[in-house]
Amino acid sequence: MQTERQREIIEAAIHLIHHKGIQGLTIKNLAQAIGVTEPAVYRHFENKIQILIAILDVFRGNTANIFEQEQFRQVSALEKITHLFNEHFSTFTTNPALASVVFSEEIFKNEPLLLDKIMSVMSGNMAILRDIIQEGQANEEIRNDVPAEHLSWMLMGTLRLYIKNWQLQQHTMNLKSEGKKLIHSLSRILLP
Amino acid sequence: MQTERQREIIEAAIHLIHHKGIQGLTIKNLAQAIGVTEPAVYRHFENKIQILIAILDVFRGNTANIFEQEQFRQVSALEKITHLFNEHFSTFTTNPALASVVFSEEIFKNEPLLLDKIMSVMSGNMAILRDIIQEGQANEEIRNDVPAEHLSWMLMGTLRLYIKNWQLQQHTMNLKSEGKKLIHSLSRILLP
DNA sequence: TGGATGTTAGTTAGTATGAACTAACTTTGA
DNA sequence: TCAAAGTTAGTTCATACTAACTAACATCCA
Repeated sequence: MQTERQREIIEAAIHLIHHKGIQGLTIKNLAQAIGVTEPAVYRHFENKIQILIAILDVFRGNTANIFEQEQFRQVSALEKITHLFNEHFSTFTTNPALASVVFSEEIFKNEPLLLDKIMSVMSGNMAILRDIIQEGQANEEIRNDVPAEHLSWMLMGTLRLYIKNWQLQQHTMNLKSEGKKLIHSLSRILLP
Repeated sequence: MQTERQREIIEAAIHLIHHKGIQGLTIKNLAQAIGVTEPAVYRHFENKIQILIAILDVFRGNTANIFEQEQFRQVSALEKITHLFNEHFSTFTTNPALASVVFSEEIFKNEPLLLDKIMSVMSGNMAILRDIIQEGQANEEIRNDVPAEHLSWMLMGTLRLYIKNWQLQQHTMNLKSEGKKLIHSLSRILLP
């Protein structure tokens, strides 16, 4: 279980990455952000890697759950996919800093442990999306002339690039409402 | 114009980023890679940022040109897009290190100058792709029920994620041949 | 109940390492 | 012969992390 301070540190770390990139995530900056001295941080985390691991767990908790929960809802495949996308746009609108971390595998490229973790979350999400598409194809709700695998690359790729662009534009566009239009186009493409 | 040594340094820098991430790009590693001592590097580049700028120029030269050259070929829009994708897969298969740099905006997040540069290349490429799609829509060669803007997000996003995945899998899959199948599915989706 | 003991979360003052970069000198090749 | 390209030996600064200590609080038991 996490203490209040640990949660505070993780939140500050995510914000640091968001605003200054991974190179801005230093223990000094982190300590400053929560208003203590550097060594105090080490009372709450053994080392910096443990902080990054904790960030990844927040990521898993937020993003992966969006996928997992969708999987078992009793609605059509297309509705699942639409809802999935909307949930993502909502989450990132509420917590833009999270998006910076989620789609930046580069951040974790150094530590193999971290890279493994982020890759397993990613491929898990992809598998769920593919299953939903396959289910839709079986119901003749989604086009069958293209492999589910390729459709899931397409959906996930579009989602990621769209969010990355929103980030690079410093959130000037309305991700939720513009996203709705994009989702509309994507579902049209999925139809048989 | 660039000297032989400068080209050698840039190539080594791209390889370092590829293998060790941006944090692996140090003057020390760079010097070691080309077989000289650290200060010798400064005979060829004023500072580290100039090296990163030079890397971005290589990127512009390789990737942006793929887009620009495509624009004016006398073939159908769909053929242009197919060719565009194949060219990318070829380029990155030949020079995998380049892909690491091209799709990692994080690397340049610190220096606003560099971020500006990479963003202008990106949005330029997107604009060209959108124009090609619009041309195809005008010819009734590409579906008209979805805005060209959204189709270009889709294509570019799919391309990027597919290549990123290939990277994360350490190039174990055959990007060129697997890519061909993906392209086939994507062109099917674009049809009216 | 209140002193002894332990714990939590912080401090100041450091270490070791590695980064970018520089000054001053030497080698080398057209 | 002299400029280009290299060297050695440094500087300065930032980083992750540690040692030693302390104030405030919690717990235990005679």
